[in-house]
Amino acid sequence: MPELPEVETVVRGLKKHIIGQAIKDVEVLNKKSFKGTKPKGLKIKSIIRRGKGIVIELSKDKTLLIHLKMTGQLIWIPTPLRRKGYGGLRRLNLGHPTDDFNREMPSSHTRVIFKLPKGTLYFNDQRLFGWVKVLPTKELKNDPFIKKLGPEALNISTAHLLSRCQKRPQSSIKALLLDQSVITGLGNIYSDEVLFEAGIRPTRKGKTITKHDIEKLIKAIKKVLEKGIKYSGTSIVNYKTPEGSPGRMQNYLKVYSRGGLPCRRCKTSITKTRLAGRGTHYCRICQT
DNA sequence: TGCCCCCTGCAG
DNA sequence: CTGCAGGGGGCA
Repeated sequence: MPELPEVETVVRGLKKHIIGQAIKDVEVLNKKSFKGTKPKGLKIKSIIRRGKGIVIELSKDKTLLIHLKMTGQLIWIPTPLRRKGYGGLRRLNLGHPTDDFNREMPSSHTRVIFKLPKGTLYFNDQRLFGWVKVLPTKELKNDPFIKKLGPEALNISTAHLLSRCQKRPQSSIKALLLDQSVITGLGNIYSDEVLFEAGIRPTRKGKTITKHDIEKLIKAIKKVLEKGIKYSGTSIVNYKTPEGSPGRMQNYLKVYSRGGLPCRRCKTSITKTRLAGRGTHYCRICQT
């Protein structure tokens, strides 16, 4: 599910809700989803995104590393504010977008629950590909996931991307953009969108990519990812912000999931094919 | 460097 | 029923 704009949205949302709190309790509903020792009693110091990963720094030199993979969600349910009066306790957050989730959490897909003083954080993951792990902060840089990451998509240089294309002359540009060691943060949706924006066919080989192409790509990457962040990400099936709302970027996609539909630019039917093991969408006229 | 696989669920 | 789904690790 989540690519850079979705993970960035989740991180920004979590920052608003959980920073500074000490974890009261951790409940693991599925062993596969959680690795390490439960960080009970530790305080949440900072939250950052690294590629599609979420890095939460805790007290006692521990770090919580989370990957949502395809279907992961982090949903924050604030503890209902209560006050005395009218003979009982009363919820004050009526109308909050998480109200639906108040009824649904934990869901059948909830795998880990973090209980905090001000609310509860649910890690949900339908397909069980995602994970939460606790490790000593000094070992973060040696974590196999972190170790493989290349430069951030929003901060990559022309020289780096060009040299990686030249070093993999036979790879398709799409496979290169999906490879997190080449560039970190793009996934299947945004790769297709970026290539459309840059006017480059996903099937083009690395060796055919010129410096001019790279410049177009980098501009397209910034434009598309920033738009994705602006609209709080793309919700196709599972993705939700921590507040439980869907993103809105799905309304602005130009090619992804639009196979057979008219190109928004030239009206030609969008081609859907399979490339680098993933569904791939492009316009045969606008992209060369 | 491309495939299969980890899983669950949904559309066709 | 088969095929496919936003990711990425491990294997030729």
